Amino acid sequence: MAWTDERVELLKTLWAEGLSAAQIANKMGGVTRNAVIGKVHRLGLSGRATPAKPQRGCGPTQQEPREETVAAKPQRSEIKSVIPEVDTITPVVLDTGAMTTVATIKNNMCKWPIGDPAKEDFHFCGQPAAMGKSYCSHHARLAFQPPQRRDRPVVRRPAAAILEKRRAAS
DNA sequence: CCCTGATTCGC
DNA sequence: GCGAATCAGG
Repeated sequence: MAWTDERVELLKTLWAEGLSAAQIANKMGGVTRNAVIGKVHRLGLSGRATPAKPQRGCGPTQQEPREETVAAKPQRSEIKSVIPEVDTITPVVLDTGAMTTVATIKNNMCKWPIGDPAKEDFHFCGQPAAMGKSYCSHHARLAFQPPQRRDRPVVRRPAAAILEKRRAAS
């Protein structure tokens, strides 16, 4: 499966959301966690909820003096659960203008995340979505596991199977 | 043994 | 660029 623009987008979002590589891989489908990790690294984004990792290969003495950790944390817009849930839109006051932000998005607008959730220009797709739906028809297929291809040939609900058996017995 | 991300390396 | 294999750790 190729890394399309939107898949990369989704990957970045989920990764920023704090999901593990395996979870992302499982959610997206068609890729393994290795693929996700590899892509994450290739994209340059790596490390977030994994602090204090002296990076594998602990040599005898390694303490490079770092002088680049100056002030660099202006604000981090907390965006909770961008992917799931429709209503309960976090009333975050984040105004960037006429964009479809968390503040301006409506219930019937596509909530597919566009851009970096940690940046100011982050917004949503905004295309018309069915009432009660989170995404427009285009992104809906991406949001829901498209290649959820799992062969389940004759898996009937247990209750139904029992009833069927009973009826046959009597 | 389950899991995590990190790195390597053949493709 | 991609990702399986591998590595290093929790």
